[in-house]
This record gives sequence, C-alpha cells and structure tokens, in this order.
Amino acid sequence: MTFNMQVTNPKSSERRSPCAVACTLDVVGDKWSLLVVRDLLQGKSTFKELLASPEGIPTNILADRLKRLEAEGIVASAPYQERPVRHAYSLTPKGAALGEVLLAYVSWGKKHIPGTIALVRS
Amino acid sequence: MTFNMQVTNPKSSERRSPCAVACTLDVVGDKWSLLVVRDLLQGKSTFKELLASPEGIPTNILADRLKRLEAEGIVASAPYQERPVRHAYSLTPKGAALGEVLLAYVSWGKKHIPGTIALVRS
DNA sequence: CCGGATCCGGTCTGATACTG
DNA sequence: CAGTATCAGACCGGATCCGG
Repeated sequence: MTFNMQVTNPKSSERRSPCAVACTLDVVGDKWSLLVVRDLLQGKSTFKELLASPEGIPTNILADRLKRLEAEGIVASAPYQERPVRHAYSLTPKGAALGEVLLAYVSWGKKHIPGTIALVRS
Repeated sequence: MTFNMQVTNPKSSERRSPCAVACTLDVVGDKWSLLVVRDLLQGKSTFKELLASPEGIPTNILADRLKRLEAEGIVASAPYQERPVRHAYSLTPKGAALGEVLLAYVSWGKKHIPGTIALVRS
C-alpha cells in the first residue's frame, strides 16, 4: 500500500501565479521532463530506449515522469503488445510543441556552454 | 558510459552529456532560476523586488540562486550603496540571451495552459 | 526595515533490489 | 524487458535570527 507519490506540480487551482513561464515550469520545469521530451522527439518510444540516454535517468523517475507527462496531455502511450503488455510512448501535438522550447535551449547552450552540441533536431 | 565535463555545476550532479539541452538544464533547469531571470529582464534589481514576485521564492533560495547564477556569468551584482552595503542585480548579455528561452516558454504556456499570460516582455 | 544566513523538518531524488 | 518497492540522503522551503 504505497502512497505519497512524487507529485510536486500544483494543480491548476493552486497555481502560483498566472505567469505563463511559471506555469509551464510547473509542468516541465524539473530536471528530467524535457529530456524525456527530447528523446521522444528524436523518435525513441520504448521504456528501454528512453532509459538508454546518456544522462542516465533512473527507472523509477522515468516511470514517474512518463505518468506525469501523460496526465498533462504531453505524452501518449499505446500498448503495442500484450502478455507482457508493452507500451509505445509518443508525444501529443501539445508535447511536440515543446520542441520550440528545446530549440531555444539548444541555441543558448551551443552559444554559451562550450563543447555542447545539439542532440535534438526539429 | 563516458562523458566529458565542461560545466561548473554548483548544484547537484556533475556533467551529464554533451547535449546542449541537458547542459543548459544543469545551469537553469531548476524550479526558480528562470523565474529570477524573468524578473531581472523586467527590470527588477534588488533582493526585495525579486522576493516580491507572486511565486513567493524563499529568501534562502533566492540568495542561493543569485549566487549560483552569478557564478555562471548569468547575473552580475554591483553595490549601489555602502553602509549598509546593497547590491543591484542585473543580467549579463549571457543571461539576457535566456530571454529567448523564456519567450518559448511563454508561447507554449499561453497556447497550452488556459488562463496564463505573459509576464515577460516580448 | 533590508539583505541575507542559519536552522530544521519534511519532501523528493535516485541507486539498487525486486517482481511479473 | 518494463516497471515497482525501498530507503538513505540531498534538497526545498518556512521560520527565525542577525548585522547594518
């Protein structure tokens, strides 16, 4: 009987402010969410593929982020086989729109952090 | 897994990957940093002004973020009075360039989170 | 009063073991 | 392979304290 799942995002009703920046950060402003979005944009779709990224996301964090992003309507999951059930994860249009944010990150990072490269493309 | 290190990361992890997204997230990927940048872009400059934002950043967190962002070359501080000494914080060109990232957030947030507005200049 | 620094309890993170 | 359970410890954030 577990509880106390990792829910840090305020619900809309308890939003900190109407600021679009603050609210977007409440959705994808943590350390891992945008990296998951980046990988999905690159065509990865299975749990294993997402785990394999060089940043090394832990399995429980990945599972939690996928769950959270799906609840936010950013990620969609569809079973592609049964017994054992397996899901293919993908971005909804809402999630794919975050590609613009990623591009802004890439642009800033490439310019201001030496040695970085774009691992995402639109 | 192998990696190279090119980011001085005051906070949690060391490096993660050469990905510009991941490295930028290591710098400003926490819950508060971009909100501080937003406020500075809007012309706020004193500790008190930054504290007054509707999101309610705690004093210790604000002090820590300012210190960290200054170490990253994103924020500059200059004393504007002595006895007691007071600092005016501002963005470096590197920090101001994050405005592009903020605009991407605003654009996404306004479109996908109902009720949000742009609290940052366009 | 202002700009922080410090303390401290609770929450979240993340490595690993474990299950189906 | 795709997650879930566990748990120690890092981190957040509220409250408080302090020098100027």
